[in-house]
Amino acid sequence: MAVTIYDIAEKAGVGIGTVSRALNNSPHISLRTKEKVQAVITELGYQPHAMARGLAKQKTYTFAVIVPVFTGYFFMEVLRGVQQEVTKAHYDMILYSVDHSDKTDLFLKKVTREKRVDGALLISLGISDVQASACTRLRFPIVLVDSTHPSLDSITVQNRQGAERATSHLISLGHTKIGMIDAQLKSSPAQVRLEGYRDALKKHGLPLDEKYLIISDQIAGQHGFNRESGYLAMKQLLQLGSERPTAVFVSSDIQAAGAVRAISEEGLTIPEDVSLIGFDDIEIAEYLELTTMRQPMFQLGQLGVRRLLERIANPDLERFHRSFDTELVIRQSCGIVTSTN
Amino acid sequence: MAVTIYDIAEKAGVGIGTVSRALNNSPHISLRTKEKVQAVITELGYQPHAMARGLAKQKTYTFAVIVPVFTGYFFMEVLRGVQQEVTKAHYDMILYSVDHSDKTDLFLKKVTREKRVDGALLISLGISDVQASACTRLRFPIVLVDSTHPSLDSITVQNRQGAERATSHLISLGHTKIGMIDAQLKSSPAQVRLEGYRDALKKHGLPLDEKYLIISDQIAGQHGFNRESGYLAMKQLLQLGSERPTAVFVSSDIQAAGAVRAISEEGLTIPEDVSLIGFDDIEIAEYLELTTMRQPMFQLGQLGVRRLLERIANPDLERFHRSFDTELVIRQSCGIVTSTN
DNA sequence: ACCATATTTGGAAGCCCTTCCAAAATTTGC
DNA sequence: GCAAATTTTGGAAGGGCTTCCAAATATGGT
Repeated sequence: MAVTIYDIAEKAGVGIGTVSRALNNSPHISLRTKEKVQAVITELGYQPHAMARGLAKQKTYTFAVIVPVFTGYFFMEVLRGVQQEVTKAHYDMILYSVDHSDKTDLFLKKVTREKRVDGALLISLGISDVQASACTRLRFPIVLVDSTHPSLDSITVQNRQGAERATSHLISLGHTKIGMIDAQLKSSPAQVRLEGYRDALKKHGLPLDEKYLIISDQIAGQHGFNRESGYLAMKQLLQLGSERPTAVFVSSDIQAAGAVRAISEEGLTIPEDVSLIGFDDIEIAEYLELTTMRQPMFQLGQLGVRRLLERIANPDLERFHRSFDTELVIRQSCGIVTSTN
Repeated sequence: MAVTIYDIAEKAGVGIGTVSRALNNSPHISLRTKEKVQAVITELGYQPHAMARGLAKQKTYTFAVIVPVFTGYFFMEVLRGVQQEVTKAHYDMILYSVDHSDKTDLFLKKVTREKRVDGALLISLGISDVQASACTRLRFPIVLVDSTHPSLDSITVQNRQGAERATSHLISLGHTKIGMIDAQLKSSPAQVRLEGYRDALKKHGLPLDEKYLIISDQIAGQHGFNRESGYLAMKQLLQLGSERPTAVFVSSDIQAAGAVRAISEEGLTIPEDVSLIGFDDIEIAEYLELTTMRQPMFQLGQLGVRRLLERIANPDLERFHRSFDTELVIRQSCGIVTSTN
């Protein structure tokens, strides 16, 4: 058996309550005994039993981070931000990865009842109204990152405005035949970015040509935010021949990576034949010389944790919503339309 | 208060022991009562309290995964493999990230005493002899991935052989002035890859020229496996002017990415002016057309978890060591030396 | 020196489960 | 139909901690 609070109490010649007080640096203990107890604690290499403490305190100093199967730089960056704050706050994080977005609710149901965690951070995953209200009813602290729900805290990116600016950027370079490659609309960022694309076209009096809008196929519940689907979508766009768009706004850099490949396979060049603008600014965007809209991924994770900790500390906080600006990062993938076009 | 086992017992008209038996599908319960109890459980939406269960059972169905601050595709891939198996096994994973490799022992010390987890997976992190023997003494299940210790289970990659093959590949293309960019030697893969490099030179009767061997600077406790350090190292190599190596083996793709930049900044081209071979086969290697040694990252994670679960189930297992082969992935970054060279 | 306050202390009760033992219910054998 | 063997059941004890209350000790005022 490992060393317990009773061993410490006995060896230090105090009661177990006193040991507990020394441990939790309670104000109701004299400095002298506290130091005496702490000496014994280090001597025996004692460490409180996390489960016992969690049970007694009804608090686990742990929270759940629920992410879609994390493939991709985006989640990695968000998680880095999460990690940094988690460590700072001396919390632990349990990582759950959801292989199909429909299962999000199941995970949440488990997590909210099991009392293994003090709260949850939901990343890029939607939540049903039923679960959302269950969370508020149970006063279970939860923060959405890169996703929203009217009745919950959320931290997002200005997807609509970002998409609008991306598209407008292409327009400002003289493009009029502007395509969009989007992911499945059941993904909220995909949905909202499409709106931004529409906004921009409308604002500049350009028609929305349905054949220029390609929705990536869903692969393995992943909403199409992947290279393969971007590749396929771009192939489709290029089949339009001379009718093809001169510029394309792609809803994620990873899809744009696939698009780049499709374009070069057709013997075309970027940006001469087709301009490309992405979204995210992931690592490979730099290699691809891809112009893109940068999302503050690290900060999303960071702020998510901070907010969650605040809400854990005080569950009665006002609803909170923060939306980060995106930033246009100009590289080499967008060209100006010359009169010869 | 949430619904407990007592609520279930009362509503089902049975004792608490019976509810527990229904929950853990014990053989000592009749089918009839079991179903009756389960009906009540679903009706009330009961979920066992994880902490209480953990305390009573002395088993948490959770383990720790300890990684260096995970920046980079390598860890992401390993983690994906880990996740997949963890989910399959209905375990939870707590992710700890160590910002400085010296702190590994601290984390382990905490984790082994706290009883929050049933075991730990250590990824790309070394362990001291003291901690290693503490783990065996406490019979704490632990598996090392991408790192080794004589007295613990480990899963690695044949770094030495891989590095030897990478270097030999360059030699077979006719190169004789072959440099190496390595990370800090306190990182075991870095150390071992250097040995492989030496093996290859020796085998082919080539001299080891110290000026061709650059050890990346350590940045933020990260052993130099990053782009910046690769960039700097390559700059240094290129300053040798006409004396510069015609080919370089870089100990990781991410460093190679930095090296690529350094080379192009000098107005040189790959592979005409300098050939490059990396290690890992991370995502951007494809974009860089980088020839490299592929590591089975996903499988490392997968097998790590499997082994850990086996050891948790049976702590008396024989020591285990598995080393994966690397695979040469040939792309465009290595050229043949022509007679004009 | 003595009482009133304030501080510190010990340990019982409780957090929610599992496990074990003894008791109750059921089945089996004849 | 009855005793013996077997299966099923209830619930006390225990896992390691925190918290609370009452008791003990210390402090201060006069």
